[in-house]
This record gives sequence, structure tokens and C-alpha cells, in this order.
Amino acid sequence: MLRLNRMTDYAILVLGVLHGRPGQLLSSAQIAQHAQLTQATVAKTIKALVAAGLITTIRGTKGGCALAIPASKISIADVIEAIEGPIALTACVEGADEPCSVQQGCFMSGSWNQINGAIRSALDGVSLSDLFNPTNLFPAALEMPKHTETPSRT
Amino acid sequence: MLRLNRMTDYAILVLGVLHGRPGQLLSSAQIAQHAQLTQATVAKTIKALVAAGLITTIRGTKGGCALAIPASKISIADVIEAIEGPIALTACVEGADEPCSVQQGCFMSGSWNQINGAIRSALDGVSLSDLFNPTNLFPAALEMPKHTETPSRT
DNA sequence: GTAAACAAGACCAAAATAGTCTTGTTTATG
DNA sequence: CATAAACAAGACTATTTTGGTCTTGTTTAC
Repeated sequence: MLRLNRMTDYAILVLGVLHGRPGQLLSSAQIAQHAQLTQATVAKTIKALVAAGLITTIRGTKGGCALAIPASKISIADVIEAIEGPIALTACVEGADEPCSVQQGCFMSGSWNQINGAIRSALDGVSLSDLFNPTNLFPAALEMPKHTETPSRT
Repeated sequence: MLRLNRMTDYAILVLGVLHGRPGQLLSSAQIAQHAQLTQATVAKTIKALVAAGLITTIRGTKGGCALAIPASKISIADVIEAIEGPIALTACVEGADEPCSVQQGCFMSGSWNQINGAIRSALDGVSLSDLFNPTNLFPAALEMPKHTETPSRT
């Protein structure tokens, strides 16, 4: 199923909230409220997004988070990599933690790298603003929708 | 990480064994031996591959398995779908079991479908024979390598 | 100094995955 | 026709991964 894990889903939600309120510093509690998640879960998500350089935070009272770079410059691939690590279908790939133990390196790795590259560029080709403002698809401008229930993507 | 689950890895191994011995009927025990897996695990893998129509089996003594269609006609996407179900990054997609509960359908689904389509075609573009005979990449003909240890792909 | 906010990691719970086992059916062979 | 070899199918268990919570610490505005 190649499913994204739930944390990645949350990350997209969090980024969507920030995207919908440009220029504002939002606390993790505020984000949690808008995304319908607990503050603890949002904090965990934020940690990964900060580490990846996608959002910036300011500590202390009056602190909060904001997008570090414009949503149009953040690709889906960036988000997935921030949460789940490198995008690759197997470990038979350069830089994998635990290389395939098949003799003389995996004979398939060439093809897998090709596949992974194609997937990577598919994910790189869609930015968060494409995702949040699908005005290309539906010319009538849409508001940033509010998630009112659990995200629930299988 | 978008990783394939281990069963899919096994499936590719099993198909690789069959591909390496064209025209032969191999029992699950023989396949298990060549793939360095237990017979029970191979049997489970075979079940899914048969259900997907990728291999055929003959029951009874002298029975066994063989590829149902040439390896060049089986894409990676076929194998993944056989084991893991539909290829899609989220459930925000037509036909998902549990649709995203966001109001009025998920506003992102258009973009996700686009992404999923790109991934799907990347996986569709590589056949098992591409994977097993990467002669395009390395002109010198390579033998079907033997997996001598656990597949171990993370 | 106090409270609001981020930071980081330990830890527990729940869910998904992998693997095993048992029982049943089919069929070639002597 | 009995037997053994092979597939078929599903129940069940164990392991691993993931998700979520909790605690403690640091920073900073007031």
C-alpha cells in the first residue's frame, strides 16, 4: 500500500495550518487546536519539521512557529523525508543503513535506484501550495478547509 | 521511508527464482531452498501471487509453480499490488476503504491522485526482467545471482 | 521570579506485520 | 486403493513498528 505513516499526515496538516496563517507565529497549542490533534503530538511533529528546516521556532513566551520557507518551495518529498527519512523503496540503495546482504552488492540496485528516482521526482513535483491551493484544478478559489475530525487516512 | 514490506521482498525473490528456471515446475520447498526462506513463508507468498494471477500452480504429487506470464510482462507495480494492495500514498483516493473524513471530501485528493499516478507509472515502467537482467545497465551478461543470506532489506 | 513556550528523550500502548502451525484437498504412483 | 507429495487456507502467536504520552529541562517576555 505504500502508505504514508500518520505522522507524515500530521506534518502536512500542521504545515497547512501554518500556510493558512502566513506571517503569524503560532504556538504548538494553537496549531494543535486547529489541526484537531493533541499538543504533545504536534510538538513531536514540529520537532522533525524544525530539524528538517521546514519551519522555524522562537522559544520563550510569545514564541511559536512559522514556515521557514514559502509553501511553494516545500515539496511533498521534503515533508516525507523530514518525517520518514530518505525516500526509497528498499534498502538496496546507496546510503542505506543496512545494505542488502546479497553477494557482491544487490544486482537489482541499479533498477531500484531508477525506480526510486522516478518516485522521488513525482513527489518533488508537487509543492505544498499545489496541495493546499488546488486552484489549478478547481478555478474557483477555495478556502483553507478545516479538518474537523481525525485525519484518518489509512 | 515508503519501504516495501518484507513479504513483497520475498515475492520478488520467489519470482526471481522462477524466472531463473524457466519451464520448470518448482515446488514451494525447492523455491524456499533457493530463496533461503522457510517453506511456510514461501507458501504464504505464493498464495498471494497465485491470487493475483502472476504464477500458476499444479496440485498433487509432481505439482509445483511456474510463472503464469513472462517476466517481461510483469511489472513491479503488479507485484506490489499483489502483496500490498492498491498503490496509493493515502486513503484520500477513490476506492479507498475508509475515505478521509474531512468535510466534503478531501480537498487534496486531486493532487494526491496526480502523485499516485506518477508513482504508479514509475513502478509500471519496470518489469521483472528489467530487474533480473539489468543487461541494459551492465552490457556484460550476468547470471541470475543466488541469494545466500537473509534478504534483509530494511 | 514566574509563566509561557519550545526541546528532547524516555517510555508505554496499540496496531500492523511476519512467521508458524494445523488441517484439508488434490493427484501421481505402485 | 493406499500412500505420499504437493498445494490451499486459515487460525494463531510473536515480533516489530508506530503512535501517543509523560517528564524534565531550557529559553525568554514581563
